[in-house]
Amino acid sequence: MLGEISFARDAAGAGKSARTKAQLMDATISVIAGQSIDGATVHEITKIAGVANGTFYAHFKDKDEIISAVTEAIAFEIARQLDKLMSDVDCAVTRVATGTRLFMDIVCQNPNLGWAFLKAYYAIPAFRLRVGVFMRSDITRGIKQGVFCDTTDDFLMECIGGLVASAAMSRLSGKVGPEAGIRAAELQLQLLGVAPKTAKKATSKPLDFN
Amino acid sequence: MLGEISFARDAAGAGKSARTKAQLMDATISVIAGQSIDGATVHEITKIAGVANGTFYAHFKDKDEIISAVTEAIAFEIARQLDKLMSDVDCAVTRVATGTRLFMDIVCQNPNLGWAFLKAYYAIPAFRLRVGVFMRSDITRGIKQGVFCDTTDDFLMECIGGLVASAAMSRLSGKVGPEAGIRAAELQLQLLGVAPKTAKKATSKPLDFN
DNA sequence: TTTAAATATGAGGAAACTCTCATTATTGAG
DNA sequence: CTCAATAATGAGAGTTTCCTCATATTTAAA
Repeated sequence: MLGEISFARDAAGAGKSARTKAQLMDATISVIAGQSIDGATVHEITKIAGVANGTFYAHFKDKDEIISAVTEAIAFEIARQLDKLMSDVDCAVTRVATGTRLFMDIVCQNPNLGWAFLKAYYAIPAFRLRVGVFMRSDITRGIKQGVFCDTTDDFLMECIGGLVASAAMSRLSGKVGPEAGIRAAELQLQLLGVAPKTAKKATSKPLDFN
Repeated sequence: MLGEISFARDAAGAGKSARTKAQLMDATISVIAGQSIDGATVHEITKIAGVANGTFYAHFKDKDEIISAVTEAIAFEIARQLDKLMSDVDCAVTRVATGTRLFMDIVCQNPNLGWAFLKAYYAIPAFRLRVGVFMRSDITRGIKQGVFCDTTDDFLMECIGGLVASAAMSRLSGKVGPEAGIRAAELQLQLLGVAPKTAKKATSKPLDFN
């Protein structure tokens, strides 16, 4: 598992319209990854998707609409994968550690999606907010379980988000190897007030969801 | 001290050419702060600077050149202020704590410069690298003084950078108050392996460089 | 004040971009 | 297979952006 994420593949069995739409969304992710959100032009998107310029407007009202659709889909898809993979984990420390490690693995196995995620994270406040809300659920669980320090507010959430995003960027840039996931998770737990020994233990298990 | 940073004011006594150039650079910072680095158009910059479109090209070869000049100047100016304000501080723990707090104060007192810094930090790898090199000097000092854990490598540097950048962003967005500086500094020291008590003490001193 | 050098101006060319629409091609239900 | 509905095409209109250049204005030294 943790295979390639592709809208086109998901839409393989669907109607023609859905398939073309998925191609356009995959292409948009590639273009955002290679350039920037602002720099993603309709011309470039349709070129990568292999369709004519006018086709774009049969599926999306304008450029803003596809950017919204794509960023929404990225957030949803990653959240869905994490939720699915950790459905049976109750311990908040484990959830945070595993979630961060899985996130790092997912962006690493899907570089385009990973870069697009980061560009969206840095450029779109609403996207950052959405990610923060998702992270918050496990943190809240940890507070209830009494395993995290109690000053875990929005500010700490933003700081942790920034740290993990930077870690993912280092990984995607190839400046750091696979150990980055474990290290990022450890640092995060440290910020949440988890004792080093506990943090070490929570991040040391192999991640084999096969 | 910690007053407004303005190239135009610094160039007040200089020749006409230098003054116009400074106006253009200040305007560019405003536009980047309000839009994005890619979204900063020459038209917008000259409008804010109050000069004609053609005047721009008498001072800068093209748009890339002013972006480079401005980001370079921002990094230099902030580094200069921090160096100046901390010239007599030797203890690495104090330097890191004070540096982060001062940085947060500077971006807060110069919101346009602060936003431009963050946009550059997120969009320009070379800029991030430069900031990392600057941060590194105090961290290296701390390792020599034996007060930081010894796994302070490039990866940790990037993570800390991301954390502080996110903290600054929260502050600039008004989502958190003046206590953000102290909290960001504490979190940073925590990541560097400084004991909570020591960190608390290092960040508790008032910052009165008057 | 005079005047040559230094600056500033803004119209406009060239290219890139977004989006529309009349036309053509494809799809898939009956 | 037929053919109406659906989807795709790409030329081009309208805008925006970058940058140039001939001309006009300002500066400051003599």
